[in-house]
Amino acid sequence: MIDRARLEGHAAEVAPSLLGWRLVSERDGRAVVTITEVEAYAPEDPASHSHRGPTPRTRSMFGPPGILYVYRSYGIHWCANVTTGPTGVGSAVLLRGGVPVEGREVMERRRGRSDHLADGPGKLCQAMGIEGADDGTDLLAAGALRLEAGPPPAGYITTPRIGISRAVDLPWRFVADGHLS
DNA sequence: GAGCCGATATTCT
DNA sequence: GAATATCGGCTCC
Repeated sequence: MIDRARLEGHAAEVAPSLLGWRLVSERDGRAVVTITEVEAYAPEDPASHSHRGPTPRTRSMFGPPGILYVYRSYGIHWCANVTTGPTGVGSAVLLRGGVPVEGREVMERRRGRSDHLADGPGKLCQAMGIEGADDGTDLLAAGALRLEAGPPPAGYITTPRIGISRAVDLPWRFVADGHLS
């Protein structure tokens, strides 16, 4: 069991420390990915869903650290975040990408293809079987979706975030060496 | 390989 | 009514 305090802090500080951790999904078969790409979203950040306060969609973003926040992107894809703020503070890290380490067949079946299994936020959710019903899950508790600490990558690069139009210059995207797509 | 486009839930103006 | 923390399929070099 991970010490929840390891996930509590400013999203931009916690985000890079999540690189190398593993996300485990045990539903229709076991699938595990190593996290290789993340982005930070903080309450004072105009690009964050939490910036204007909680809404029905974003309420889990204001929970304690280690909670899964899942939202629908462009009305089509699911995207998964891990909360990092103390309860009441809307702060989270978007899981943008990972590499399969276990259960590759399970991921291929969910994705309907054998390449690009989890190299994007929507793809990662589909490969892991994460959807709206999983919003609010405690990733540090025993369950079908869990987060496990792993060794940090040899290095990582820092870049501006992808696909946003506000606060575009904040260097809050972190990609493990060798995984910049 | 680069670029356009459609799908469409939630929120904001 | 418009924008968005995306993706995959299509076109046209």
